[in-house]
Amino acid sequence: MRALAEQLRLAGLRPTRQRVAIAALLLDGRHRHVTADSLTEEIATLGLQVSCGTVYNTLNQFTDAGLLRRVTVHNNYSLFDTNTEYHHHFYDEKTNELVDIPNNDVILKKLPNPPDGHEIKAVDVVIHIQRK
Amino acid sequence: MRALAEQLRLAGLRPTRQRVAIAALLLDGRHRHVTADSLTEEIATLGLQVSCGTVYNTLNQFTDAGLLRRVTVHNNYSLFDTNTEYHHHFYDEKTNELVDIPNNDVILKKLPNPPDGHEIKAVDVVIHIQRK
DNA sequence: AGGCTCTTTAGAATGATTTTAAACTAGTAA
DNA sequence: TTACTAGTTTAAAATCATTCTAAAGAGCCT
Repeated sequence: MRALAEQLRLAGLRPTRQRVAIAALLLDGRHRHVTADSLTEEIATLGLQVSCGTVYNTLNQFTDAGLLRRVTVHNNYSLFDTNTEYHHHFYDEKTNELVDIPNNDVILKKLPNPPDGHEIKAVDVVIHIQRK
Repeated sequence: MRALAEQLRLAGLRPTRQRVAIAALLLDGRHRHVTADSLTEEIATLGLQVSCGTVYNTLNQFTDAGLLRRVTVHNNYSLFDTNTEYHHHFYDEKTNELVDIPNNDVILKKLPNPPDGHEIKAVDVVIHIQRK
């Protein structure tokens, strides 16, 4: 808990009860994908008290601080990945399943040259899959 | 117009006045990106009558029929690309600018093996850029 | 403890999109 | 032409994830 508080402080976030609780769930080293909704439900199940708005705020703050990564696969709702390392995703629209693509599966041959006056900030690759 | 009606019929869509009007705007061979909102505005400017709901329905139907391609870059609203050929995108979050990446800029080295029992359906690559 | 700022909260507001049920129309057959 | 039927369009209401609001609460420094 002390370490979590320190990690939040380093990220420029005051370690409030709510943020520490969410950090304990999401920043434990496990790689998983959550939505604001799934996280809210998980928090409720554990008997913790964090309001809906704070869940959204915290997910956004963690993402801005680089503690989480936002994954855009559709525009129904946001997905957050606890794995912030460079990697890509498989996504099954039917089941809404999101799976990390192993990092050693090198995918990109080269990056294209960005338009004049621009630089590349991030690369998102989503490979849509479906059950055979 | 006759040709458009025929194209819609081939796609399994009855060529109604509204669909033909939208097809005339989007399926003329030009490559561009539209939103439901920008298309609605364009229709209004031209003095055409198509309801908001029909614009949404038509964009979805055209996409399902393979006449348009949906591009997911964020989850604020949907973008549709009149270029349905395999290609990727540059996206600037700041300006909301979406630019096609020239097709001859080959990006992918190889596709990763999809999870067991699954096959690859589509590959979305979005390269986020920002002004230097 | 006091005090200042940042946070949290419940609830309202937003905004893109979908749904609804009734009115309309394309296509077909008489 | 006329009539019919299934598919479409419509305006308006509903939905739903997310953000905003203003008031109450909680870190943290002195």
